[in-house]
Amino acid sequence: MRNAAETRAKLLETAIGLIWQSNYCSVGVNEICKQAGVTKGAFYHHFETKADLFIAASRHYWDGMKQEMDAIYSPSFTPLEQLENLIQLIIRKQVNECSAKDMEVAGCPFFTSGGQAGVAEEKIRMAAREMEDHMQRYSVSLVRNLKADGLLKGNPDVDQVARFLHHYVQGLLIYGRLMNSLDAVRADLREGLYRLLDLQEAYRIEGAESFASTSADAA
Amino acid sequence: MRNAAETRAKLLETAIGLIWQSNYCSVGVNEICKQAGVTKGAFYHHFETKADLFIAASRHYWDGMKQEMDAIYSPSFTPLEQLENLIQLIIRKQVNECSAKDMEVAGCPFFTSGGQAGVAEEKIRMAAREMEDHMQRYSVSLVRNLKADGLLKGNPDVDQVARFLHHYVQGLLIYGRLMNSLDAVRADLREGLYRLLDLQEAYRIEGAESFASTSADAA
DNA sequence: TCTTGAAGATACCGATCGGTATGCTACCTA
DNA sequence: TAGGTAGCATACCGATCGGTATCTTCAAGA
Repeated sequence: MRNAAETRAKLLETAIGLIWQSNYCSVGVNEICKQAGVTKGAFYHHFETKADLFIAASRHYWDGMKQEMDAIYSPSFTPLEQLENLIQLIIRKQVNECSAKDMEVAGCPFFTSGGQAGVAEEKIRMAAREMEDHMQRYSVSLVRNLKADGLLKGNPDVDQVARFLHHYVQGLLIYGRLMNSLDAVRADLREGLYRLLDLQEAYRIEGAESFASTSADAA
Repeated sequence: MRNAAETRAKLLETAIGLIWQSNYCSVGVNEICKQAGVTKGAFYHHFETKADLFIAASRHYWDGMKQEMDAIYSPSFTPLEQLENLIQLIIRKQVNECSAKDMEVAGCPFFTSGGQAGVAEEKIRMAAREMEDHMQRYSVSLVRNLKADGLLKGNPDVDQVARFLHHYVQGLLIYGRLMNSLDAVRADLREGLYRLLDLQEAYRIEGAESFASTSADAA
């Protein structure tokens, strides 16, 4: 009767790691168990099915994500700083999660797995929707704050613009993963967000030189 | 020795259809053969591996796509009409491909499969990149035309803006698939593209009422 | 007409899939 | 101290996975 919570956590985090590297259906239960150093009996003691593990893992993933989101969206930051924090977080996330693997960009594994799930895998889609809902709330908050401070042109629908941001970031990350290039993400992230927000020009930071320090293509 | 080309085409199109419904790794060779009415011997006579089928299928899919793209980007259209054609095509594609299945949005199956492919499945990623390259050329053409006619504000980098569009559309389609709602796509597609293009206000068409005729939320 | 090889059919391969049945073991409670 | 049970281990299940070996069929070229 060794620590059950620890076993469970190990399974969740291993699953998250493996799914980051590929996707839901490519990752087998056996592989998860093996890498987590847990037997199959233990696995099915903690989770009824593979799909249930996925749901639990996505929630576990969100728990960690939520802390980071709360931090970058802290009211102690100005809306503009919050936006900047978001940009940095997106990049940083990729660096952290992909370290030591031969990939540079991963994207959100649960969102993309959910987006690709077939009609038969309703559970998977629902878990992804759950995460989507959470993210959307934070995006709305950001956009609302930016708007309230008069940083956005016109009179935008905050919910819609928040969705814009999310759609764009997901698409960009998939592209970055496809190209296996974090620089590709860096090159387009900031400007794309600015445009979708329709941020007042005065508040825009030019280019991506600030963190694309390794690339020497600053002709 | 019945028609080899026909058998091959049947396999390709069946594969495309099945992958649309789910994704690369969920679709088995057996399932493809069964639904195509072709035996496994025939399958492996035409394709060396499952991955090779995927590559061939993605090219076959592009062949059809290319025709539609050529049509909507015909020089007989003004740049603004080309943009409008693109918007309509994206919506129309979903309607066509998803008909009779209990899903409303599919997204590009090859792009998303490639974006989710693990490091081990290099072939899959490459096929998706190939498609990405094709699409990008068309997007660049659109943006260049819009810019040349002075429809875009500022002095945008056409290649970058073309990427913006593609990232956004892919993200939006995955979202639409997740929510299983074509209306969700309709609601955000136009405005998002406008913003990313930074299209002059005078040339924007308001809202999505033009084709979201079924939804009666026009308060 | 006879040969050759493309096209396809059938049966099978080992490996792996998600999942289960049945134990054992350690701890907690009565 | 005697169950009882949470936590886990082992062995196994049928199904399916991608892929192969071998056979037949049939049409075109010499």
